[in-house]
Amino acid sequence: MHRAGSANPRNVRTAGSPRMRAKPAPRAARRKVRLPPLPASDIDLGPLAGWLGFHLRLAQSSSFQSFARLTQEFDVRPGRFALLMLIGRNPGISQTALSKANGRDKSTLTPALADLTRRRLVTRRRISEDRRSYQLFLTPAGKAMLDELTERAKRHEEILERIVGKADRARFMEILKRIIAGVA
Amino acid sequence: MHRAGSANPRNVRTAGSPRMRAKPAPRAARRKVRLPPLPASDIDLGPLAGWLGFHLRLAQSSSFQSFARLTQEFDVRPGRFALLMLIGRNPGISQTALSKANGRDKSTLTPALADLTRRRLVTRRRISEDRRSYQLFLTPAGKAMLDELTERAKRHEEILERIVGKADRARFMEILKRIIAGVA
DNA sequence: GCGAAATGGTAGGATATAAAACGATCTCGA
DNA sequence: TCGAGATCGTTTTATATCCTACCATTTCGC
Repeated sequence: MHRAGSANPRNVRTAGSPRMRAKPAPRAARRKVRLPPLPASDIDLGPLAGWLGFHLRLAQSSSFQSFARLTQEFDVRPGRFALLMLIGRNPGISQTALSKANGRDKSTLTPALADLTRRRLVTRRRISEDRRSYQLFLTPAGKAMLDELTERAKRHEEILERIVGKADRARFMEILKRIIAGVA
Repeated sequence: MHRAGSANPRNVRTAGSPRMRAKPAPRAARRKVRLPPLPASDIDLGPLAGWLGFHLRLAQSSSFQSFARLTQEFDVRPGRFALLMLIGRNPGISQTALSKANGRDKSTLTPALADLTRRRLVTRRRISEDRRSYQLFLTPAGKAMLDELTERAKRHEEILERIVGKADRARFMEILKRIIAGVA
C-alpha cells in the first residue's frame, strides 16, 4: 500500500510520469531535476499506517460525515443529536451530567443549548432546590425532531454495521468501550 | 447499565437519595416534589448505548486526549503530528496531497502550515514546474521534533494496543480501515 | 494556440471544542 | 452557624475544522 522501507529520496524523475506529457524537452543544458508534488495515491504513511490512533481518527471522521449527510436537512450534527437523545431519555438532566454523558466539556454546552433553546427544541428550568443548575427538557417539537433524527441515525448505524459485519460487531463495540473507559 | 424501557418519568424522589442528607424534613405542608438533576452515573443513553457511531466518537476523544497528554510539552497535537510525519516520509509533498493523506480539508492546512513554518519545523518551496503548488520539507529541527514525537506516539500506541488486546488488534485495525474506505 | 475547465493554495465566515477564570450557590466539617 | 472548598453554568480566549468563494496557474479539447 505504501512504499517499503525509509522515505523515498525521489531524486530521479521516472520516465513516463504523467507530468511529462506536454513538456517539450528543454534544449537548455542539464536542468536541475525538480520534484513534482507527490500524487495522493502514492503517499508513505510511515508508522502511521500501522497505528490505531491515526485510523481511529479517520474512521471517526468518516462516520461523522456519513451521519451528517443523512441528517443535513435538519441541520443537526452528531453532537447536537446526542444532546437531544440524552435530554429526551433523561428529562431534567443537568448540563454537567449532560456534558459527561456526551463526552464533551461543559463549557461547550452553553452555545449548543443556546442554539437548541432558540430553535424551541429544548427548554431549561431553574430549580429551587439548587439554584445553580438547570433542568433540561425537550419540547414537543424537540421530541418530534428527535424521532425524525433517530430514524436517520438508524440508517447510519445500518451502514456502519454492514461495514463492520455482523460477526464482528459486538467485539468491535466492546473494544471501543474499553478504549473509552481505559484511556480516560 | 442504563434504565430499562422508556424514559424514567422521575416523579418521585427515592428515599435515601444523597440529596436528602442535611435536609430537615420541612414542616410546611406537602412540598411539591422537585427533580434533582440526574447524577452522571445514572444516565440513560437510550439507543446511543448500542450505536457504533456514538462510541466511535467517544473512543476517538479518549485516544486524542491520551496522545495529547503524552505530547503536551511539545505543544503538538495529533493533527500536527500527522502532518510532520507525512512531510517527513514524503519530502516535497504538496499541500493537497497532504490534506488527503491526513483526512482533512486543504483549507485547514493553511493556518497549520503557517504555524509549523513559523516554528521553523517545516519549509515550503515554490517549484518552477507548477507555480501553483508548494513542496513541503522538514527542517532539521522538524526532523528532530518528529523523532521525539514518534517516541511518545509509540507509547500511546502501546497503551491502545494493551487495551485492544493482541488477539484483536489486527481485526480491529482492519475494521477501522473498512470504515474509512467504506463510508467515504 | 485558445478558451474552458481543472487544480493548488488562500481568505472569510461559521461551528465545535477545550481550558482557565469567574460569580453564584451549595455543602461540609468543626 | 460559619467559612473553606466544591459545584454549576457562563465567559473568554485559543484552536481546529469545514465550506464556499476566490485568484493564479495549468491542462485539456478542439
